[in-house]
Amino acid sequence: MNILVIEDDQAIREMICLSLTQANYQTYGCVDVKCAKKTIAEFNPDCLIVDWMLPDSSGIELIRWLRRQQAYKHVPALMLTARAEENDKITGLDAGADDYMTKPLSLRELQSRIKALLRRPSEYKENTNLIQVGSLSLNTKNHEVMAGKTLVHLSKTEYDLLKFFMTNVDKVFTRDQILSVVWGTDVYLGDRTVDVHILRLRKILKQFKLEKMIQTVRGSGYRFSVKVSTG
Amino acid sequence: MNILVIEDDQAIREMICLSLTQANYQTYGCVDVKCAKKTIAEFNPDCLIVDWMLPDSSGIELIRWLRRQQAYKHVPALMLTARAEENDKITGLDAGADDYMTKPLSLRELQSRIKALLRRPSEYKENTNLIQVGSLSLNTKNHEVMAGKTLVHLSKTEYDLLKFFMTNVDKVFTRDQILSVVWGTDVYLGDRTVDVHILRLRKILKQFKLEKMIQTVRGSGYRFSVKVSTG
DNA sequence: CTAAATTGTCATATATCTATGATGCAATAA
DNA sequence: TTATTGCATCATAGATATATGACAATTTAG
Repeated sequence: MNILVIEDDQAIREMICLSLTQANYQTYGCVDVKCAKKTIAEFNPDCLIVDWMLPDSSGIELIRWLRRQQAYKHVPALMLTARAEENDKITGLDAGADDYMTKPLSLRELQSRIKALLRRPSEYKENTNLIQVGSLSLNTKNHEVMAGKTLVHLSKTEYDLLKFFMTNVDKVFTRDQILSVVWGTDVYLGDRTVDVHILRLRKILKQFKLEKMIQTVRGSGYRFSVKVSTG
Repeated sequence: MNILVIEDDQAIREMICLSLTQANYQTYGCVDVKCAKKTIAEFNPDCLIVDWMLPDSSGIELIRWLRRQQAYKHVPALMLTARAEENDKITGLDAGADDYMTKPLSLRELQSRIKALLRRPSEYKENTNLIQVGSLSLNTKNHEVMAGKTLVHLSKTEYDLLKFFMTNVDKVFTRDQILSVVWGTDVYLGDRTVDVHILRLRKILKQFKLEKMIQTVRGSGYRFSVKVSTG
């Protein structure tokens, strides 16, 4: 999980990042709203920790902006501030923050609150149907395939074939089996067709050094796996 | 929205209930865990406020139980306690509570936190007239569309289509789906009609170099996205 | 009422995908 | 080692799907 920490005080920011890194999160740091927007677009964090007072604008403004963005409005945000006044808390929460903490911080509590935020069910999560194998992920709802953080373009057959493999990891299939599942039982195609599509998929995966995932099992067919055989 | 308050101190419980009733929630009160389980089963509350110390068991136990119930595990819960010790907060949050407040309570803050807990991403959609995707923004109140700082003129169909896309970012839709949502279920139009309107929208977006936002998913339909794919 | 804008539908042009068989290479068996 | 079999690879024609320009019908604006 990626967490973006927006806090202008370097000491506090680094402390938070360190603490979250130890808790096994990937963290990014920003000192102002401008940097935050850029980082959000680039790394698509799963959660935001936002300081109230920032050099170029306020954290509240950032959260209001976030909530208007269709692509990021579901991202949970925790507000952070030195002000303990009740009114601020209310403003922050009402602006769209999901939680609120005041400085000085308890890092253990911050961790627990982040954990609580990330486990909440969100509409976004419910609407995605991800199949993941290694660093590959395939979203059956929007047909998006990601290799790491890169969106990969696949043709329909390539997509169908990869989906078949990703839902049947570590099993060997004959060309006939692959044909009947991916192309349907009513088609009458030659074995070479499968080979060529395997080839295409391998070429695409090669860009990400993942071509070894499709393994040839001589005499039997193909297997999709994250494991790599020795020798 | 129904909120269940589990708190053995009658004065506090009634104060909370009164405050939430005034904020337009339906409230139920319970003095112990036994009563709580019964009330949850009967009224299926949308949110729980749980005191730490209860006569027959602890609030923590109730929350752990809640999280194990398939039917209720997504119900948000806020822990309440007189203990301000950090360890208690962490135990509470880690047990599955979504938020935590210490007594003495600020009722206004409680209200805001409850509101934040009950908020769903879909709510932002309803609460805002401004829909933003990347540098595009669409005002549903006055039907104004801006690309960056430029006001864009769109015909009605173009506006409807763009609005549909902007409210459904990153999903693939078939031409039929687009037709039925944008044109309505009672019209009988050809598939190519969608293509042509996509073309017109792309031409407009091209002026702002945003034409890549409308993506063709060959064999499936179209997708609107800020992301750009490889290949 | 006229001019301009909008809209749906074609026909056609382009782009993209797909299947196939030939060819040569690699792995296994004899 | 050589023979045999299976696999990878390529180029390409053919099959789809999509993009585009033009047009007529209709609506809207002036």
